[in-house]
Amino acid sequence: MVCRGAMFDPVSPQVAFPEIDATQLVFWQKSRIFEKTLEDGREKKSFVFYEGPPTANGMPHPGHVLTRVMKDVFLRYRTMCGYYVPRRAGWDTHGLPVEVEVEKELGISGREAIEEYGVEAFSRKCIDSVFKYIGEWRKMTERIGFWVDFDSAYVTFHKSYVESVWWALSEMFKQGLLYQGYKVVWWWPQGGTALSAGEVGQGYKTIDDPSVMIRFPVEVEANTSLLAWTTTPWTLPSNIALAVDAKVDYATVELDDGERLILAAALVDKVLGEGAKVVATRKGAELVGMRYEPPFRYAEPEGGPAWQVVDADFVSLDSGSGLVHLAPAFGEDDFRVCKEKRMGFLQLLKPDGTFPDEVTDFAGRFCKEADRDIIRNLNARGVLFKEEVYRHDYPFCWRAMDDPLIQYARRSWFIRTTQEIARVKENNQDVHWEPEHIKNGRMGQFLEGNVDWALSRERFWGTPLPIWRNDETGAVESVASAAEILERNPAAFAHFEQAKAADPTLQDHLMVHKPWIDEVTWTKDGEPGVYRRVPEVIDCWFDSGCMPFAQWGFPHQNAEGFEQSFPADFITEAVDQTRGWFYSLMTISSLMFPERPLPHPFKNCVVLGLMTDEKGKKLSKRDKNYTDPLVLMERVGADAVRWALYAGTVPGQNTRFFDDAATDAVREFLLKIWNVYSFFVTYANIDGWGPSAERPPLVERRDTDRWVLAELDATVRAVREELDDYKSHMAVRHLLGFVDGLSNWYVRRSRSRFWAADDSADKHAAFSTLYEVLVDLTKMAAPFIPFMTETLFQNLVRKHDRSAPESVHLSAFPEPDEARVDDELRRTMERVRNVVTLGQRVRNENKLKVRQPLAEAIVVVADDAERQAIDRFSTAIREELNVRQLGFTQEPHKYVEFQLLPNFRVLGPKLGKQVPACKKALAEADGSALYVEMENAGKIVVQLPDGPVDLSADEVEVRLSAREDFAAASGAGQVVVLDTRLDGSLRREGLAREVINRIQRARKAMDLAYEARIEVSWTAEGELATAIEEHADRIAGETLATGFARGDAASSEHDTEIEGQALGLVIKSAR
RNA sequence: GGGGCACUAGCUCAGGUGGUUAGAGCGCACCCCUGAUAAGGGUGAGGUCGCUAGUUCGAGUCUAGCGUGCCCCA
Repeated sequence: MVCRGAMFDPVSPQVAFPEIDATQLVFWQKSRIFEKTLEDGREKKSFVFYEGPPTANGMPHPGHVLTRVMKDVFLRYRTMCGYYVPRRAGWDTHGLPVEVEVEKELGISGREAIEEYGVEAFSRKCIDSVFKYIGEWRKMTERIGFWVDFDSAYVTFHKSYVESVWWALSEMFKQGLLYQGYKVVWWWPQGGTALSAGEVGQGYKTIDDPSVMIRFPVEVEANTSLLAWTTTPWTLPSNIALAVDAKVDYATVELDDGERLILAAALVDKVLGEGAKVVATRKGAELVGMRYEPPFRYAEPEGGPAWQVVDADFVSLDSGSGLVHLAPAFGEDDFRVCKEKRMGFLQLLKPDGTFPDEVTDFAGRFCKEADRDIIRNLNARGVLFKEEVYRHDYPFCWRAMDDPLIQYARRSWFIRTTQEIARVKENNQDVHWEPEHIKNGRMGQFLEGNVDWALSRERFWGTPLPIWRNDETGAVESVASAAEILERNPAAFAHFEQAKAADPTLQDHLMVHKPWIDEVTWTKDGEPGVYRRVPEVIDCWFDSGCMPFAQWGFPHQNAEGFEQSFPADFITEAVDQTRGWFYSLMTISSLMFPERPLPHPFKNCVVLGLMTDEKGKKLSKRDKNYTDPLVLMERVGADAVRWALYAGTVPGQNTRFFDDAATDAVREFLLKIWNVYSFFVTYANIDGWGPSAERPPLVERRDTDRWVLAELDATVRAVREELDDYKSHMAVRHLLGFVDGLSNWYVRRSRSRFWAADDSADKHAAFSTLYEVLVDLTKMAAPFIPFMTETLFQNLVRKHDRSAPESVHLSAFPEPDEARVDDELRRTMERVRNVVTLGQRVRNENKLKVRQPLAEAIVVVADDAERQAIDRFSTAIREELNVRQLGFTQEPHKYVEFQLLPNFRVLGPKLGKQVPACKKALAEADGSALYVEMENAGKIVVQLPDGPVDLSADEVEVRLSAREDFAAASGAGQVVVLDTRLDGSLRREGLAREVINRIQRARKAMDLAYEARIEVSWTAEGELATAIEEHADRIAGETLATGFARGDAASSEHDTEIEGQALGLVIKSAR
């Protein structure tokens, strides 16, 4: 063997993936690889991606890792497919998350405290806090290999961004879609603001609330009370009415002490126990208008009557008493019904959630915390009838999970989404959702139940609502930019300019924020009064939903950038964004761009499930039920974490991720590829084979070479198809299957070709094939495992070809190659591997170890073509099964029973109801005879109740099963029979193999290097001795024994026995 | 209470448009292997596809009802 020097950098089978990661991260950064993927953008088709902006004032979490790698794989894939794929990062910087964080930092809470602290200082604190964890986010993002452009990131508090949002709001205002209304909203008392449906959805917790039944004494019927139910005792002081279902029967029940209670007849047993005495029954309708005495009378209701029974459509008989306490100030349904019935209104709770002074017993107490005392009070007065605990999901503030939300009637600004919802629904129908059920499921249902978007927030750090109201006339104007304000009043920003003069570090972005923007006013000629801004800021979900145009500052600037990146081809986030970002994107876009072709602003949306721990529990910082992603990556490498996530994530399903999954990923995928790679490099270097060596054309290569290339091509096609369809988990399966076949069949079967000493064309074919496969596999896996594949690419490709792309991520994704296609060969190989499997099963079942050679394996084949196909791989089968001959039987009946089954797919439509009869007839007939008939005549006739039917060959399926009296196994339509007879020659060869095995085991025990030479002397008697003598050369050869001789029994060190025959061995290291 | 999703091997999960021997990985049992070896590999056991009806010649797959779990909303 001529050593022509190492062609490739040597590769150790031991690999430290985290070190590879570190190397490639440095390489990518130094060589600006990510930037280079974005060059020549104008010449390429673009693939538009929108990054859902995270809030960087919280630590990233494994769920964020999942969305980031999911984004990355599709973006890298499209890049390699030749698309221009800009990926602009973005940061969500407004709203409650930030304010709450600053409050915590300052140790204050609530609106008043902030005003006391100073809104100006507070806003500046917010800006400082926005990027508190941006470092961690960048670190995590980079470490996991998500390529995204941070330098051009859009930021929602930036002036240009805010002005785009203003534009949107101003357009909506002009179209009459923005209005102020009095509505019951989900209210955050501690924060002093309403939350949107999307925000409320983020904060549900399961809690126990009191569930109480209260007596409401009836005015006209002595000693009689209406029994009503509520889970919010703190709303009782504001009670206005009791609701009944008009169609339901209500019973009057008399208790032992003579007291009478009115409740739903159907619930009497449940509430009062069986055997309660019902004295009267009437329809709910008859109760309507009945007056009662409220449990509390701290204040008189305004605007209408109160304290009487009304009918309502939402009264349920599943729980409670069938009568529901109504407090219109604190319930959406209550509000609606009371308004319809023109009842009065009473709101005995301050916006901060505490009772006002007139509620003398509980003044100053926080509503939910007063529940207990209210119940005690009711009990003391005999008003309470029953108290239970009610477990249900209740919303809390999504950024302060200890703060319960309450329903609270409030004046707020709304977007009239309900008016245009049909447009949004239409848009939704055209989106490709993955999984599909989101479209008409979660998203569709959410749109069905759409309510107007509660937009305003009575807070500080958010996009100010760009609406100015004349303080005398009440006239209202909206603006779309600072420029529009300056047109009205050139000195509008004087206050900000002053502040900036005093402190030049003040960012210009703040001029469009509170409190500076609140100083902006103007007047109009011929109109009395001053235009002053309304105090509210807006829901930060509106900000992020404007991102398709606001990231560009559109329409005030960059119209071109906007047009080129609208709509997005692809977005992905977790399922919680259905009501969040997905909704805000789609709704705002539908309202703003009604003329654009649907769908917009995104065409494909992959919806990921939640990340849970191995028990399916939500990951939570508090429970610490996850390993910090960075720690895990330092242990197993980023590729392992990525692969585990791709392999374990089906869109829409929760992903159970645990550390073992990453370890498995290393073993089942990364290490398999690495081993093949290291094997290839080792022998290529020994042989001096390089990519520039002669590459025999395909037709001159062996079947196995063409087979693995055909498999490669099929995998390329499949992976492309799945990734085009956003099904990463399916692409993963194809890659896994291919790598398994490559490692466990191609390489294993081909090893000897690589260490052959000659310089044959066949060796070149082997090297060429494995090289080509490795290169394409590397490229194909690159989007999934970008780090390791870069290492392979550099060593396999770039090192030899300076004209090759600088990085695997700049190279082209493998294309389907017609020349490699050979489906027949793939099928044949599948049959061949099945023959081997069956043979191995026969051996196992008959306790014939593979070491013992057998004379013959016989394959039962259906026809000559199959025989020839399999015979091509005779050597492989013989070696795998350790048989001297591979035979094919011409007398299948000797070994095999035939059974014919209908081919249901074909016969189903043809025979219809006769199929079962046909199946029965075929089962009962002599299968072998039918088989012969089919062979000879090309068809068979079966008698069915409705008459005879001809069946052609393709209308039946032949099933073979091995006859019991042979060592045989059948499966997948094939049968393999082994000749189990052993003659002396086979026995002796088997014994010799045992001897080899014993010596090898001894070598291992002696810890010898595998190329170390040894000297062996052995002692044995009888047949074993004969066997050793007969096969001495082979034994010596395979065990690298330079000396191999019969020796002295006394000094044996490795006494052992083979099938009861003693074997003594003395093994010495040879010099 | 309404909506969505899930329920397939001991565990984690795959299973376009219905076609009769339901798959993988892990785990387990037995076994093999010194030239990819602190690795690797083979074979096997294990499933009434949550339950009950229905549609159909045929249902893991379609329909309805029920049960359990998770998510979303009241």
